[in-house]
Order: sequence, then structure tokens, then C-alpha cells
Amino acid sequence: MTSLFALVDCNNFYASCERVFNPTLVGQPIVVLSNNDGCVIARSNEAKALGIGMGAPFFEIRELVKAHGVHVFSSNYELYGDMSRRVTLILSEYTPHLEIYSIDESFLDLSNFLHVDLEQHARAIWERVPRATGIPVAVGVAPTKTLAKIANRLAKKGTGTLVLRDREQIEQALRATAVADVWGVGRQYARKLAGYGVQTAYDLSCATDSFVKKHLTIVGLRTVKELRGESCLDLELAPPPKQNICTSRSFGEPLTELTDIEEALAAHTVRCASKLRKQNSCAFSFTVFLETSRFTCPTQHYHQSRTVKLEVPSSSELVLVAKALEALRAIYRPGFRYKKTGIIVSGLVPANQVQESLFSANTRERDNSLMQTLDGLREKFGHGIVKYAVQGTSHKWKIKSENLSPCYTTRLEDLIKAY
DNA sequence: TCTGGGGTCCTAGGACCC
DNA sequence: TCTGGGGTCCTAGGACCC
Repeated sequence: MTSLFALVDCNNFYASCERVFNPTLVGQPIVVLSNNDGCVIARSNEAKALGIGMGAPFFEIRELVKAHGVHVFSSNYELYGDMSRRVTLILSEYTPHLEIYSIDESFLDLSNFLHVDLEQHARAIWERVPRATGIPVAVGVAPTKTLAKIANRLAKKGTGTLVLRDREQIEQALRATAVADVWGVGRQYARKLAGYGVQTAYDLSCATDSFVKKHLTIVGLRTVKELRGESCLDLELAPPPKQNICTSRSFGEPLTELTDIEEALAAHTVRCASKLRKQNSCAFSFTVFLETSRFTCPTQHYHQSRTVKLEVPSSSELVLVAKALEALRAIYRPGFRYKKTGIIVSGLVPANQVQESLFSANTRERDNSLMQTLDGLREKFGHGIVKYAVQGTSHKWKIKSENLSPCYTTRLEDLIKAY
């Protein structure tokens, strides 16, 4: 069967979300910052035009921001998540088979649409999504996911939609695409490839299989086959359960005291355990890490981690918080200015396949029903409603979010008021 | 002074076993 | 005393993605 994919990608997604409920921002430069207001993770076209780079540390562009009146936002994932849901809802009208690839991108299976006018179909999506949600998109259509990515990228630079079907169209698109802009080719590979004279996506598609496998592993070979039009990546309709779950944050300011760090790690662990239960998994092991900033003094960068194996896989906060704090105390050394801690749970197994141990069965049952109650409470009243004493009240670790916009679509008190 | 958070997959190398 | 190869499992590190 001939495959055909559309990639629909929201333009400057976070910046566009901020604009939907604040139309005075249309035409204005906008940047959205990472957690802790650390660096730039989204830019409007006007901000890009000012030369503000992706990932730029905020302190480096502060002058530029001031000089050009750039509007600055802390990231508001509650708002972006809800806007993403709305976009996806519209897209699902256009195909029964949809893969939500990320918060701002979806692949649509169009292999049943081979005989419709694809340009028109793409155009319809391109018009409808912003009309329904306020979010502008670009639509790229091609026989493989990797080519659809390229089509999308070129669509963004052009009229918003691009269909790549016949050989000549595809070759032309590959010639117009730098190898670094191919999905699956990052900075390291791009540099390596440049050393062999491979500059464009077209060059890469012409490389021999053995060359590609040697330098880019079999993952890279799959990418190259996709560039040649051979579909190797199927749509993932239901996301597979995660194999690891990580919860971590940088602190708002460096911390030196163990008790302050314990508060942070306890909070992360509670979050992590609740993600674990949400996908009905239990963890066999977890890793706790603690580190200083990689930037301020690279030679004295302290990074330690400790991995703990559990006797019985668990998703209980009572178990995980207690053991995570033990691990933290083991790797904590006084005298450092710490910047970040976190927990990664791994060795995940489905909760209903956990082997009961003779000695722990009683507490497990008790924990399970307690966790159910907690999850219910948090669902109803918000995540902060129930806390452990060790999470404390000082919150010295809390992130900076100095330019947060309202949660227009998910909180009653943030509804837009019209006078 | 100030630099995100959350994932996946592959490979190489060592330990261990037969 | 010296001598072998193949398989599996685990981990660390490195690449990638958004």
C-alpha cells in the first residue's frame, strides 16, 4: 500500500498561544522562557527577526528585549496543554488515524486519501485550525514521515502548505534542505557529515547504506531510507507506556542546606509517583540525582546519583519518598551550591503484574487504597491539596515564573473579563 | 548573578556463564 | 601450566527528538 502522511505543526506554538487571548500582541515580538525563566524556548517571527536564538539564555538578550519592547512570558503549560488539546480535536476531523507526536505537532495518516485533491485537503486543514482555535499551522504532506517533516518545514517558509508526491518535487525539496535540518540528524551528525562533504538532505539520500550505517547507526539508515521515499516509521496511534519517568527541576536559587533540598526532592517524588500510577505502572528501581550548575564553575561541577532497587515494584509515595530521601542524604555533601535535584523511576512493570512478596503484601494493600484516595483528592482539588510534612513550607526551591500569563481556558478565576 | 525538562534508542564494553 | 569462543545481561555514554 502506498503510504501518505501529513505533518501538521503549530507555528511558534507557545508564542501563538499567548497571542490568542491577547490580540494586542499580534505583530509584536514575543518570547516564552523555560522553567525558571532561564532561556528562550519559543519566539514569534518578529522575535526571530531580531536575532533572538532558540535556547538563548535570557540574561544574554535582556538588553535586546528592552530596546525592542519584546514581550516576555514564563511558560504556562496549563494553557499550552489545553490549546494543544483543542488543535488535536480539530485535526481528528480530518483522519481516523492520528498520532499526537508532541504538544505542537501531529502526524495524520492520509493513505486513504490518495485520490482526493491533496493540495485542497491540506489547504482545508491549514484554514480550519486557526479559525477554530486561533493557532496558525503549517501542513506538509509526503509519502514518509521524514519527508513530511521536510515538506512542513518548506511549507512554513512558503504559503503554509506543501505536498511532495512525485520524484522531481521530492528531489527538489531535498536539495533545498540542509542536512542538519533533517529529522534525526542533530548537530553532532551534521558536523560529522560535513566532514565527508554531505551538505544537503539530497547528498545524504545518495550516500551508501554501509556509509550511513557506519556513521549514523541503523537509526540513521532508517532516516535515509525515508528520505528515499521508503516508509520505515509507522504512525503510533496509541503511545506505548513510558519505560522511564523523570521528574526534576532547577531550583529558583542555588541551595546549600540539605533540608531545603529534601523539600524539593520530596515534592518531585510525589509528582513522579503520581505519573507512575497514572500509566498504571510500578517501578523496580529509581535513581536520585543532585547537581551543581554546569555553567558557573565547570571544573568544580558536582554531580552525584544513586540508584536504588526495590524488593517489590512500587508506585507508592510512602515507599518512594522515604527511600528517595535516604538516597539523597547519601549523596549530599555540604559546601556546594546546588542547582538541581530529581528522580528517575525505571524498570517499569504493569501494576497488575507485580509479584506480591510474602512480607510486604499487607502494607501494599494499605498503600494502594491510600494512593487511590490521594489521587482522587488531587484530581478534585488540585495537586497541592495533600502534602507530606517533609515537603515543608519554605519552598526555597520553587522556580521563578515572573511573567506568567493567566490560564484563560482552564481556571474560572482567569477567564477573560469583558467590561 | 542569571543557561529547561522530559523522553527514546543504539553501541561498546565488561561481567558472567557454559 | 596453559588454552577458547559464544551468548546474555547490564550499564554508561552518546546521539537524537520536542
